[in-house]
Amino acid sequence: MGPRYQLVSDALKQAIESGQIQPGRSIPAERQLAEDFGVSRVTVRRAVDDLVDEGLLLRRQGSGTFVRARVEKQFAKLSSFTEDMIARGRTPSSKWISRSTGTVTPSEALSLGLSPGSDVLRFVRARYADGESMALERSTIASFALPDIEQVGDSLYVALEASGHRPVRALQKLRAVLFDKATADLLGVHVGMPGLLIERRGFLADGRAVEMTESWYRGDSYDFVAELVEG
Amino acid sequence: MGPRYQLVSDALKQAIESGQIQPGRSIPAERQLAEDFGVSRVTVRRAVDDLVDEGLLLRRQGSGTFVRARVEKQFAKLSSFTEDMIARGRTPSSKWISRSTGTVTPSEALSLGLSPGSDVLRFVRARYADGESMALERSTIASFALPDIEQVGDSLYVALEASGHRPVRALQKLRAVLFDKATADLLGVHVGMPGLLIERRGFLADGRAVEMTESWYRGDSYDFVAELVEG
DNA sequence: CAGTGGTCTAGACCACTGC
DNA sequence: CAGTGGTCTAGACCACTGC
Repeated sequence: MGPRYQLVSDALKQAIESGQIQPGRSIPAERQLAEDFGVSRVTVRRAVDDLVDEGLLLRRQGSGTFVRARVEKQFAKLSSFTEDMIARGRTPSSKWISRSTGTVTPSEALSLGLSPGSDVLRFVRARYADGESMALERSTIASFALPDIEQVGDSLYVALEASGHRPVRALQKLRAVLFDKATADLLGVHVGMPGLLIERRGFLADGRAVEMTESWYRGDSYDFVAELVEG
Repeated sequence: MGPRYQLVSDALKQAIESGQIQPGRSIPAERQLAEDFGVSRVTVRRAVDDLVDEGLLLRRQGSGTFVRARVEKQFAKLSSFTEDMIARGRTPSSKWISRSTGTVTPSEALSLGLSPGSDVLRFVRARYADGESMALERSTIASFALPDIEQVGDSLYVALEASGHRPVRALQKLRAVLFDKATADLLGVHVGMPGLLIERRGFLADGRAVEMTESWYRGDSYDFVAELVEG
């Protein structure tokens, strides 16, 4: 049995998502919820805090707490290609092009915060959605994060999760490029087609970098969506 | 005088940023801080919560609360082109290409959540950094958000701020495109150059959409950076 | 002025860490 | 087992809203 605020926020969430409380309408007052659920008002606030953070609710002092007119789902989530495609209703697949072990290059060492000479694993693969080529990915993983290269199946993130080193935060940099011949050939597209180059570094909760990935996405078939918040 | 938790979090933040507490070291225990600041432990937790949310501190149950090894600054901030360029140490400038008033198109109405027939303001401008062309921007603003089109100076966001309608949240969609002739000519680049097309909708705190902007960025001179968090 | 969210207290017990 | 963060209570007063 989890904490009580979790029970309260789950119940509220369910009431909102099932449409029992319509967007724009207010949820019961905090004191009322405390009584209804038999918890203190502090616990209710903690539960409501979570839903406000999620963007599901909006507080107005003196007025009430309202179900937010849904803008969009969460887009700034850290998800893998596999999860991303499934969320879009497409069927993802991958083809390994190479997997190898090696020693960090100077730029990888800098990027991953590893000492020179550290071991890394390298993965190159093509990504498909519904059988159509979508992207080429080159990943470098610090070896401490993946004890055995053989245990990596289709999803790198699943393997990282299994070893307890799935990144919880990532920094992405993205720019428009033209595909060069080598990359275009691997994806079966024309040279000179516009593409997105995404450079990503993934970090553990303790701040260590574990993953560095360069992805070349086809510009004609991939949209990148992000939700931004005031800073 | 603001809330007490603010005083506590400001004091902690200052101690961290001034280097009095080194990255990786722990801050005093919550009960100790409560005594030091003469507040309750709940108030201390609220203050620490804020710094944990900011990524400055990391809690470890049973162990302590530690100053985080700084990964990166905040990147998912909602900032205008002007602010963005200044942050990068470049000098932004703009040239108005057109400003006009009109009636929403059906797709704008859908995007901005306006009734058919509503008035909107339209802005087209070229953006420069250090005199070099960077982007072409076409913005559509709901008329309720900007009472007077004449009062818009160089920055649309400054004008929106002045009228109390600056977006606090935005949804961006981004993809790679090739510049068409009209856009390439306005930016002084070659047709067929790769570019980023960013479609943005900006929302007020109450969820209303006020802004819809399409920006064509030169792919060779603009990087888009985003910080993602686990969803 | 009744009702709502915003802040705060003093104290309690639990779960986990690290010796 | 001492110390730490995690959760929770009952109650209080303040600031703001909307009539």
